[in-house]
Amino acid sequence: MKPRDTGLVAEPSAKREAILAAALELFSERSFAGTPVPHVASRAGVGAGTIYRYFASKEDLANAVYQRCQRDLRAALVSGVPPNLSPRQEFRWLWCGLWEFSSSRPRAFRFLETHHHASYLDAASRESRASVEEPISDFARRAQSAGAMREAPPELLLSMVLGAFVGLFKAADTGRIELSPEVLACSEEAAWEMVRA
Amino acid sequence: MKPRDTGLVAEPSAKREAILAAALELFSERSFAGTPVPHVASRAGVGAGTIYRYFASKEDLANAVYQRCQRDLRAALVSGVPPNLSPRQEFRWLWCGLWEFSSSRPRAFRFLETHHHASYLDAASRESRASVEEPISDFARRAQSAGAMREAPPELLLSMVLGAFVGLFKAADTGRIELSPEVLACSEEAAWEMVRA
Amino acid sequence: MKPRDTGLVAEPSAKREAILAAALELFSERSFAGTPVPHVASRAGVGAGTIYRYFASKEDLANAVYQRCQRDLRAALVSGVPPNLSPRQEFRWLWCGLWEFSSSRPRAFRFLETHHHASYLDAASRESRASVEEPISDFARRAQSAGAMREAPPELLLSMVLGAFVGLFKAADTGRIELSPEVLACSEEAAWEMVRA
Amino acid sequence: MKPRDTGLVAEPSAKREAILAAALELFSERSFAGTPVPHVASRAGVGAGTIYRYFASKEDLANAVYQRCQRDLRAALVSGVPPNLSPRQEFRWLWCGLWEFSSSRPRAFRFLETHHHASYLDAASRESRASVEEPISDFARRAQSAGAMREAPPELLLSMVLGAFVGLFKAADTGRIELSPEVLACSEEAAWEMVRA
DNA sequence: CATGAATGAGAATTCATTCAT
DNA sequence: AATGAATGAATTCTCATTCAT
Repeated sequence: MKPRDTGLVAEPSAKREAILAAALELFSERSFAGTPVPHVASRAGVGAGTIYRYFASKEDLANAVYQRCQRDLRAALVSGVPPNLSPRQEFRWLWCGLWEFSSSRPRAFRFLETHHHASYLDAASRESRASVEEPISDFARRAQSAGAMREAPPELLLSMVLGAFVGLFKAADTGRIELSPEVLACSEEAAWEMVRA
Repeated sequence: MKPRDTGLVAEPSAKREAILAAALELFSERSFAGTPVPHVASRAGVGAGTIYRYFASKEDLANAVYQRCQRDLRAALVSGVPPNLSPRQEFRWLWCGLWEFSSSRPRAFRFLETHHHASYLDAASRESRASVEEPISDFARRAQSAGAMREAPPELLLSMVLGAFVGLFKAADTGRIELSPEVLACSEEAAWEMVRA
Repeated sequence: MKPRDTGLVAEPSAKREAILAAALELFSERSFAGTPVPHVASRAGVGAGTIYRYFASKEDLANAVYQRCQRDLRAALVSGVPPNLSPRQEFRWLWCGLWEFSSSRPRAFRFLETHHHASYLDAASRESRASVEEPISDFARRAQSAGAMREAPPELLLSMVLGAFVGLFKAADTGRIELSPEVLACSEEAAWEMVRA
Repeated sequence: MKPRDTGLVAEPSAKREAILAAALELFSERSFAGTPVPHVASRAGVGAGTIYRYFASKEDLANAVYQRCQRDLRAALVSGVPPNLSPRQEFRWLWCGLWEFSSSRPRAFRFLETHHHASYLDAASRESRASVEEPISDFARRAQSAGAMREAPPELLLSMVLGAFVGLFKAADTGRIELSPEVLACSEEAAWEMVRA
């Protein structure tokens, strides 16, 4: 089609992006094993064979989707975080980051949530996950040593906070509650109460 | 033709039970679509065709597993609840019920957690889910009108509490935290802080 | 059930008869390969295993059905034929025999009609078929040498006459024509016109 | 992407044709239920999965075969029929049409003959059958009102004539008679005698 | 590069037959 | 003798992947 690439930056292949987007959509809705590759292809508007020009296998595609989602989630959580926040403020920043990411990209959030234990995840995917958890763990340790967070294993507090957020997201995702600024404020406050000293 | 029934209650077919157990194990580990029926059969120690003597289809089997797990979870939460508990005590009862169920039957808990949105769930399965959520919602309404629980949509509080528990469970399930009486007490206390008035 | 057989004649096993009847019914309606053996069993009101006490295999059962039908058809055509009939009268006798048999036992007639070329028919079945065709061929030869039948290969005339009857039967079987004494008389007359000298 | 279309008409997929031909062959020999799809595939020289690119199911394939055969039979009977034929001539034309079709495509004729009552035939197949019977019925009515055909329900006469032809065909098909111009002439003459006034 | 027809291994399901009771 | 639960081979159909165009 395009005879030569005149752009200055390596254009990240619109087709590749379309495939990733289609895969995210379908994997998050119908699960990995429940989604045929040709289905992904037609949703992406490409030929079935084209997928294999960009990804070595279906599993490879799923790993790429996973890593992409984790990367974006990490960006939503840590990019642009203002300096010198108090633990309380940092907590709010975190919660709002989750809120924004899961609101603007619900499929990505659901995909991450449902595929953490997928058997096909490779080392790079596990690393991408760690790169999201790391800054959160850092925060927990800092907050705790600053005496702002309850005395308890930080992993415990973290898993409960994140779990609470996931519970909130799923309730919203299935229409049981409405996401509004009030709900955001209220949930954030409640979550903080759970962990504060 | 069994010559005489030696039990008091009609014995619920050991083979059917084995199939349900094997299906729970595999579905919770490898997902529904990712588990071939013959795998379930061999894990259950029966022939592949035998599964279809007890369940009309793979989906039917999954629904049976789901309903069985929900039934047991409900029993763990509501059976034997002492009368005249305070909201605080009732909350603890609930949390301990979740703890006990998810500790003693981690696969059942994981299966429920990961298959709530499965497309193959039928009306009976959705009902079985409602029968678990109902008593919990009842509690939330009572606690709130008794002024013991924070002013907020009960659905919101509930989803966060249950989410927090799921987060805890998953952290334990993947070995990130150790389940001990201290963790139980601490987590229960933290969860209550999240919702109390 | 019945503690002892007090009858004088070897009672031809009611179960065997029920199985043969059920098999005839189903094979004639849904074809041999399209009929599961357990379906035959339940239609016959016996256990699936019971069939194998009377017949070595599904194919064996089909052969038994076939031979039984041929035997009955032969009886309908040749038993009690009055002596010293003219060719014209003998032809009428034949036609009426077909009429009676196919009216009273339409399934048997249809089964024979549709399973003549079945691959599972064994030698005995082929013999049973010959024992039906033989007396008809005999008639044809006699009628022809008596100058009553058209000069043509007897096989040709016979196949057309029988074919005409089958066509008539199928039209009645599918409700396209009504079987009445008039239709019997008319069709017999027409068929005779086809072959008479 | 075929670079250029060398034929005048869109070539009707050689593979689809091969599948139809193989299915006709096997269904007519071993029955529908008695023929595994992979047999059809290997007879057609294609992979098993390929069949499902062209036909939605085995039943769909059988319907396509049926409709194709009916279409061809209809063409053999009604295309190019000269104008202003007498009933006698028209009858001969019909008989010769049957003769030609069944001689040149014996499997198609046998398939139609044996699958008329198949449970899987859909509306289109039933329509295709009607489109063959219609012109024949038309002829019968015309011939009868012209006083050339015996007074009797036209359905009756028709079913007997076609039945006679089928009888003839089957006798030839199983080698009991030889198809020769003499047999054609003789049988046509005999069949006419059956129905003429 | 892109395609989508083709494939065959593998999935769900059925069924002829066996066998413990 | 009779049963029907159990089985696994066979059947229909799907789908990840390839490859000729």
